Amino acid sequence: MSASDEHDCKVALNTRANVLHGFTGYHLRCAWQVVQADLMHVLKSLDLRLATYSTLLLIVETPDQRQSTLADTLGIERPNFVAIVEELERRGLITRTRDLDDRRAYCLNATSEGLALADQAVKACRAHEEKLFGQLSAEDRAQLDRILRQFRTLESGR
Amino acid sequence: MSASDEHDCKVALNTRANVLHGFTGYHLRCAWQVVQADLMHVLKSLDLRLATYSTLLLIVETPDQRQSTLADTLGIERPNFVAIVEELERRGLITRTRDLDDRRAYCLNATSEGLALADQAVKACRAHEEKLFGQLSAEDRAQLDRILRQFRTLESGR
DNA sequence: GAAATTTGATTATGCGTTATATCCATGTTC
DNA sequence: GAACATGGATATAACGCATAATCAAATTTC
Repeated sequence: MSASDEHDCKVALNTRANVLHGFTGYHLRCAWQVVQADLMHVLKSLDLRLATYSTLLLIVETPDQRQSTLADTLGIERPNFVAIVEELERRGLITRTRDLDDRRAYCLNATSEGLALADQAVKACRAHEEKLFGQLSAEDRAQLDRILRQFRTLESGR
Repeated sequence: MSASDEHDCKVALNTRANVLHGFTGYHLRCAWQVVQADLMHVLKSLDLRLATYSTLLLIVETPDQRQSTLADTLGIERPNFVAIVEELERRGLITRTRDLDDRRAYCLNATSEGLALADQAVKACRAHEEKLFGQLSAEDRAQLDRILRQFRTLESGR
């Protein structure tokens, strides 16, 4: 899975008698839409977007990486990544230090503030997941997780 | 579920050792991204986008509706719906006839060409679903479908 | 029944996200 | 050292989606 030229579309199609309801992909989309809406709301309270959240998290978890590497991992085009990194730096959440071995490159690292915010964000997301998926039975929840993981594994080997 | 001011973001985060992998929502997103990519590819071969596809399908299934109703059902803002409808009409897939009872409104209906294309599209989508989800075991596939439906039911009652 | 209000469709416009092409500075290769 | 590759940045365009405002045709209100 990588960045591509597809664009998202918001079509919800809230009708009951529709062929789309015969498609698993449709239900997948609806589910993701629900999760996304709530997730974005949660992150907004920390002044984070999906992109800044994921970026911050990745920097926290893999320190001393350069921008290109991170952008690739995230599936974000390098030009678009610049603004994200600039924002995180401006907010004092990460630092950009020149790589001494390659003076073109930056090494990105989280500050203690960044670490703290990432921690807060992850906690908030866990609560959000609990709220959303906690309504499923424990078995269903585990099944869903397992099947989704398997699906990804199968598809990545295409 | 309705149209809101959230925007999608393309972050993929293809790393293996990441807290995000502990989130079901993350796997949901990855799965939808895979499905979406393939779906859009399939539709593109019929010169359809997700929006035009869903719109055409809805018009086929619920004839003689006015634009506003359809837009609401699809969760698309009315202004944005205009271009979609215009495209479908321009391509001869649907007709817009003035409602005699309310001369402001249009009644949208699929032409025989529209019906044929919708049919083709649905067939192509079924094949696409088969290709993607056919790799799961029949039980897993059924489970996934069931759990996703249930999730939506639970969430819609918030 | 005329004036005020609502409603279906449209236009204009702005914002956010993403992609592409180009550029600059530094590294690498030969 | 010339040619090329690479990390990062800028400029720009396309697309998706939202809001405000417009116009014409209804409906309501007095």
